[in-house]
Amino acid sequence: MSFTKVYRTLYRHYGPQHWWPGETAFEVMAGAVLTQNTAWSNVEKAIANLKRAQALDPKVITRLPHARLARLLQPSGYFNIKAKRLRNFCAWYLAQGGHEALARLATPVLRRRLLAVNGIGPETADDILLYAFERPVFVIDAYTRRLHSRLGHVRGDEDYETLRALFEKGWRGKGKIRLFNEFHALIVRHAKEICRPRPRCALCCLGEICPARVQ
DNA sequence: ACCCAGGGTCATA
DNA sequence: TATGACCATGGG
Repeated sequence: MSFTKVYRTLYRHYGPQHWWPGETAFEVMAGAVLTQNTAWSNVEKAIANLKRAQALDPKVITRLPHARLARLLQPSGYFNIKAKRLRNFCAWYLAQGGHEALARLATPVLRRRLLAVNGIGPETADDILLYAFERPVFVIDAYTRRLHSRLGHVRGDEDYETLRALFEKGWRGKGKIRLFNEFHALIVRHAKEICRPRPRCALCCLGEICPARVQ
């Protein structure tokens, strides 16, 4: 079973997912921090709070008192930690010269700098690289591990960089960006509906669109 | 009442 | 390198 076939099967079933939800690149980045180990529905409430307070902006966020920012982020959970992380990120973002300056950096450089920010780990960095800076990086999350370990492609406990290298290998051309974008979104969509911690399908985690059944 | 969610950091061995 | 504790809300 190839990654391509999993992708095609998911795409045929669910169609394009139009990720990342968010109107601006900065909203995507903020969402990537806020969604750490958190349901997206909760993140949406926090983002709505930021918008209502005219605070979905790096300069505004860095100036906001901690207690005020934490209150706006409250529905997304971990609000004290996330207030610090979001402010760390915003301070870094401004110090680096903003989006235009960052967009000129080569992907490996940009990735290293993102990872140097306290509160930005590998998955959050890759969300930002792929969905805000449109770089060809494959996001490895718990869903990706779960789906592909159930399909027998990996064990699931490999370290992050090992899996990222494995998933990024073998694709060619500029289509990688769109492919990685859609693939990750489809994996999340499929996980929410079918590939749960307790799978609903008796055959495999892909349920009715199980590739093993399709072939 | 319990489980889960689009992780990451820090202390400890 | 590799565990474990911790962070906290809201929906099923």
